[in-house]
Formats: sequence, structure tokens, C-alpha cells
Amino acid sequence: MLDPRKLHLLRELARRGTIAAVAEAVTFTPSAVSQQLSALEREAGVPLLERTGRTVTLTPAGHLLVEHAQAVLEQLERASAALAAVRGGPAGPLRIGAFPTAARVLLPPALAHLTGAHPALEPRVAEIDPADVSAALRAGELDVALVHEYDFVPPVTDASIETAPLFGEPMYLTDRPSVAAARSDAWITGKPGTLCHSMAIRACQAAGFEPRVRHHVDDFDTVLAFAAAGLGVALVPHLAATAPPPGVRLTRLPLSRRTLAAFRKGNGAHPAIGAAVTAFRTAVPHLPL
Amino acid sequence: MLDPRKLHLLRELARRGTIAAVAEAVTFTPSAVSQQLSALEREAGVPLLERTGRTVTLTPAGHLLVEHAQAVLEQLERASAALAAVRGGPAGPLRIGAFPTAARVLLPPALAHLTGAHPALEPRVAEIDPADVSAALRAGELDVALVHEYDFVPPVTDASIETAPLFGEPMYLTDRPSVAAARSDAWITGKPGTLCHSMAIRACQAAGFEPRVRHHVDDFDTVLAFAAAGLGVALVPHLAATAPPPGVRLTRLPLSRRTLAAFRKGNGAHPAIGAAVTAFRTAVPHLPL
DNA sequence: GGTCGAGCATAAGCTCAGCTTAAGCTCGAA
DNA sequence: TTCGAGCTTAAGCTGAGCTTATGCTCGACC
Repeated sequence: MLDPRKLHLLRELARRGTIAAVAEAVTFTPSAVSQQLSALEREAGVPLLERTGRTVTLTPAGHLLVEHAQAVLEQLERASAALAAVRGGPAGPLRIGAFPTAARVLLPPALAHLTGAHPALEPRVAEIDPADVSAALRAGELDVALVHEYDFVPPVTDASIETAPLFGEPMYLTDRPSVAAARSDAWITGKPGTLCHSMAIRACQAAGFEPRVRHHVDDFDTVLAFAAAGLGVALVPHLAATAPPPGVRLTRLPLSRRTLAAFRKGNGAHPAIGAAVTAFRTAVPHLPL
Repeated sequence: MLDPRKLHLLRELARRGTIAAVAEAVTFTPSAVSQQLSALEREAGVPLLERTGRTVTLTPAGHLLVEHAQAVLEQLERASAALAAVRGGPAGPLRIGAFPTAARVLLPPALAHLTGAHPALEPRVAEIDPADVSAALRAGELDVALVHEYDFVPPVTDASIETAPLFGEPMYLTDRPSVAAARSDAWITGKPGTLCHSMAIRACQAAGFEPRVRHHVDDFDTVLAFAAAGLGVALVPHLAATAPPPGVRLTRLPLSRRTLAAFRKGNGAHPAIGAAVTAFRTAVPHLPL
């Protein structure tokens, strides 16, 4: 019988690319991962990995098995969720990941509602950029996460992750009437690798130019302070722009950002996940949208 | 993460009813099964078994988990079948179960065709009554089995077993024009617990009487010899009635028997299973139906 | 073109999950 | 009341699977 633990390692290898990265994700040594994958290959009776020097890539058979691993792990997740549901209402630790703006604006009322409704639940929040959410969910470091997706930026596209939409909000540009009008300005974006960074780049590309990025700042309050000081222009979401500093003029753009809850596929039936999504949605009407 | 091996034990317990029977099926000691199920309960966090004295029954939560176990094991079976397919054509051992008539009539030409088309395949045949097929398939003692279903007898009804129809044949009654006309005769049926036994009982019940069963004989040649000796009447399928002994008159009834190939759900994509079903079907046209 | 470091595999050793045997408990049947 | 079928618990042993240690390969960098 195929071992789901080994299948999980194979799936992680398919996503992360190196055995070392898989080992880090599951807090094993690379040696252990290597041994497990070798054993899986032996049981499979067909090469799954191609070793070329110091790198390793999946064979077509490997990719095929990853597809099946996905289905198996999803079913196991469903079974666990069903057990959690039969154990009773939401209880125990619930690890929540959130991007900074959500952590500040959405989570306080949501968590108040959540712990009020389910005293046995122990929510634990960690800040995380949406770009890293899929990996953290798959690795079991998080149970549910708040993420956003922008126009121009592909949404979470991971077969093992499921999302539930929460709300949308418009985007604003500082001090210019349109993205095209900021063609020759200095830009303030998020750090490379974050979703906010990609979002700004893609929006400018869609307007026909490559932005000149001068400052990499993740916190939108700081971004607005920079803009107020005339250091550049930036795109900010509504939630971060309810009280702009004096001297910053915001123009609403035909761009939007959607916020979603993400969790492992098959885990949606888990009562704690359901309670969290409900709490998030309950908190949304109180937001200054 | 839930362990599929433990889930398999729970599923077997749901079918077989006692820990001792499960242990016998998987060739463990009852102690090992008991320990594994206790561990599963601990991981599940909810009672799955109810111990009342020396017997054990599944709780509702236990039954729920069995449903999920079924889905998980089916996905694992699919994954294994996909690997077997990617390994190449049908090869290796293939354990085939068959009821006696099929073993004598259908299997010789089917196996000739099978090994001719796939020399790397090593078919191994074991005679088995259709009533025991599901358990043997689930336990992994067989890979594919020939079974039959009669009118009046419910077909294989096991969520973990899948069937592929092969052929149907009419049934015959010895020395009487109809079942109703044999109301007061002595009957020859299969041994209690076999499908042939149930079939005869149900057919008589449908005709409005309870048969007086005097002889329990499984082999249809022997049955016909008994009938020729005037020891009773019997229902025989066409395949067993192509050369009745002198003195036995056969009447074709509006009853039929269907022969099917059975295998574990999810295993249908296994190349050896596919090849076997094809071979069975190829052999059917040569049968004296 | 050496040198360094990142990445993977193998060897050796150790720990613990999971099996067996043995013994005890419970309950229905004779 | 005794016996046996069935489950659990205790104790011990083996092997799967982890770690550490070591060696190999190859691209990057001076």
C-alpha cells in the first residue's frame, strides 16, 4: 500500500523543486526526504525522479503520481475534517495567517466574534504574505489564511488549496489621475516577491510602460507617508486609504482587490474553518468600504 | 495524518463484525488489530468502537469514518493502478478467483488467450464461491474474480467492489415444467451460504413455497447425476447443462444468471485487470450458450 | 582553472511504532 | 459452574525511519 506520508513529500517536491526545500518545509533533514523518496520509487516500481548531477526533477511518471497523491491527500483531509465535525463544535487551536492590512483591520473584530461564539477555539495569528500562503497551508503550518488577489495578478492557483471569497474593494492611486499619467514618476511598491509588488508592476505594464520602482515598502501607512513627502506614487487599496495623510490626493481607479479565505482542499468541512470564514464575513460589514 | 492501514482495519471490522475475524483476514493476531484500532480512536479523538463485554460494535462516528476510509482506500487503489499502467503492459502475478463452473468452462480458453497476449502475466487461479469474493478481494487475496448473480439474489453490494458484466445465460429445471410444479418435490441445492443455495430458495419462495431441500451438492455434474437417479429436482445454469445425463429432461425457465468480473474499486485502470476482463469476454463467444 | 558552496546520496547508528506472545477479564452457552 | 470465544493489557523484540557524518557532483566566482 502506498504511504501517504511519502506521497506528501513527492507532492512538496513537485512544488518546491529541491529536496532541501522539502526537508525544510517538513522540518526533516534532506537525508530523510531522500531516503523516503527512494523508498517510494522502489515501491512504485518505476523511476519518479531524474537525478542529473546535483539537481533532481520529476519524471512524467512522477508527475502522474503527484496527481494521484493530490487526490489521496484531499480525501484524508476530508476524513479528518469529518472527524473534527463529529467531535463537536469548533475547538482547539486554529492557526490563522493574514496579510498585514487584514491583520490590523479585519482580524480584531473577526476574532472577537469568533472567540465569543466559540470559547473553546484558540485562534493563533501569524502575519504572512499571500504569496507564501499556499506553501504554509500545505505544510500544515497554517489552517486558514486571508489572502487577496488583484486584477492582473493570477489568483491562488494550487490544486491543493481552496478559497472562499470575503469581500472586494477598489484601488486608489496617489496624486495622479490615472496609472498612465504616472508613466514617468518614481514608484513605491511592495518588496519583490510580494503580491503587492507584482500587482503594481502588472498594472503599469497593462498601461503600457515599465514602472521605475524607487522604493520597496510593504506597509501602506508608510507608503502613504512616502507619497505625502513627494517621494513617489503608489497604488493603495481602499482599506489602507481611509485616512490619507494631508497632501496626498487619492484617485479611485477601475481596479479592484478581492480578499479571500484560503484553506486546504477537503478541509472546508472542518467546523473551525467554517466558523472562521463565518466570523470573517461577519466582520466585513463593519469595515469602512 | 490518518493512517490508511488503520482505516483499512476499521473498514474490515465494519464488514466482518469481530476483531478476531479482521485479524484472521489480514493474518495478524487479534491483539495487533485491537492495538491499531485503539490507536486510531486516540488519533480520531472520538470513540469509534463500543465495547460491550466481549463484543465490539461501531459507533455512528465509526461508521462515518468507514465511509471516508472507503474513499481514501479507493484513491490509493487508483494511484497503484496508475503506477502499474505506467510500468508498461500487464505483467506479474494476477490472482484470479472463479466459481467451479467458470473455472472449468470459461477459464481455460480465457487464460490461453491471456497468456498468449501478455506473456509477462502470471495468472494464478483459485476456486472460490461468489459469496466470499468481496472479502477476498478486499483482503488483497485476489485481484479479480468471476462471480454470478441470479434473479432474486441481490448482486454484489459492497461499496469497495466494482463489477464488469461478461455474459448471461438461462436457467433450467430438471424433470418438471415449472418451479411451481416442483412444490412437493425433494430439492437439490448448493451448500448453505453459497449463492446457488440462496438462488434456489428465493426462486421457490417467488413461486410461493418453501422448498424441501434434501441434498446439498455444489458441483452441477453431481447435481445432474442425482437428478438422473431420481433423488430430487434442481435448478442448473445453461453452462452446466449442455450434456445432461440420459433420463434428465431440462426445461428452460424465464430465469437467468449473469456472470461478471469483480475487482477492487479504483483498480479497473490496472492493465492486468483490463487484460483479464478482455480475455474473459473474448472467451465468451466460444461458450455453448 | 582552482576553490567554494549548494544539493543529493549513502553509511552507520539509534529510537520508537507496531508486531508477537502471554496472561487476564467478560460473558453466553452447556 | 465450567468452558470457550472474544477483547484488552503487559512485556518484549524487530524493523522502519529518523539523525549525524561523509562523500560526490556541479555551477559560481575570483
